[in-house]
Amino acid sequence: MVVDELCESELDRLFQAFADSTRRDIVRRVTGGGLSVSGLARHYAMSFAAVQKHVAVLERADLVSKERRGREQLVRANRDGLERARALLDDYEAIWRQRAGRIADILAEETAAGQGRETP
Amino acid sequence: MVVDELCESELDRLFQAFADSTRRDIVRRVTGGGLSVSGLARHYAMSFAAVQKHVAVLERADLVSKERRGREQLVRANRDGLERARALLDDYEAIWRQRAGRIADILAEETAAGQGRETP
DNA sequence: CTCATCTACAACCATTTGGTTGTACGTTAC
DNA sequence: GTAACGTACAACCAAATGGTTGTAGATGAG
Repeated sequence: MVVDELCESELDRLFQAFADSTRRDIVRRVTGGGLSVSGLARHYAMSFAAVQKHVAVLERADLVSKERRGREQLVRANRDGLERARALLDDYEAIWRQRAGRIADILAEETAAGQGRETP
Repeated sequence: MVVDELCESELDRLFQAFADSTRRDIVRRVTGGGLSVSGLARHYAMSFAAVQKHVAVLERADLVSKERRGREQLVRANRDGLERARALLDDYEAIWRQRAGRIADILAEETAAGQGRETP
C-alpha cells in the first residue's frame, strides 16, 4: 500500500500543491516538455516572482523539477511525482471501496434476512 | 472529461480539503459509517471546535455530509464527492499519459531516424 | 565590453488557515 | 425541571499563503 510509504507531510505538500489553479495549470503546461520559468510566467497575469514561488511549491511537492539550460531554467513535470500522486489516490479509493463494499454487504444481508421490509 | 465540468474553485476546495492529515483521517474514519462530531473529536489532540472546522472544510468540498440524529450530528463520507475526486484525478492522469506518450513517440521517432546518434 | 534577459531572493503586505477559548442554544437523561 | 451533553458560532491569535516590489548575480547577444 503506497500510502504507508509516504509520510503525512509529504501528502500535505502533494495535495497542497494541487490546491491552486495556477499550479495545476503549470503542471499541465510542463507535462511532456520543459519550459523556462519566465516562459511560464508570460501566460499568467502575475509577476515573475509569483510564478517562481508556485514552481517552488511544485518542486517541494516533487511534482516538478528544474534543470539549468544556459541562462534559463527549464521546468518539467516529474513523472515519478505524478505517478506517486495517482497511486496514492488509488490507494485511498481502494480503502473507500473496500469499506463501502463491506457496508453494502451488511445492508445486503439485512435485506436478505428481512425480506419484505424494504418498503415498510 | 470531468475536469471541464468543475469550476476551478471547486477543485481548489477539493484538493485543499485533502491537504491536511487530520482531514484525511476524518474522511477515512467516516467512510462507510456515520460518526458524531464529538465522537470524531475524541480521536484527536485538539479542541472540539477545531474538529468542527475541519468537518466544515470537508463539507464545503463536498467530501462529507452531516445528518442530524437526535442531539448529535452524524458525519459520513459523501460517496459522490469521493468518486468525483477520483474521476478528476483520472482525467489529469489521462492528460499526462497522453502528452507523455506523445513525447515518447517523438523520441522514439527520433531514435529510429537517427540510429546511432544515441551516444554522440 | 555592454546591455538586455533570466533567475534568485529578501522584504513587505493582505488574507487565509488552523488553532484556541468562551458563550449560547437545543436535546437527552435522570 | 435540572444537569449533562452535543452542537453552533463568534472573537481572537500565530503562522502560512499568495501576491507585490526591489535588488543583485549569471549568462547570452550584439
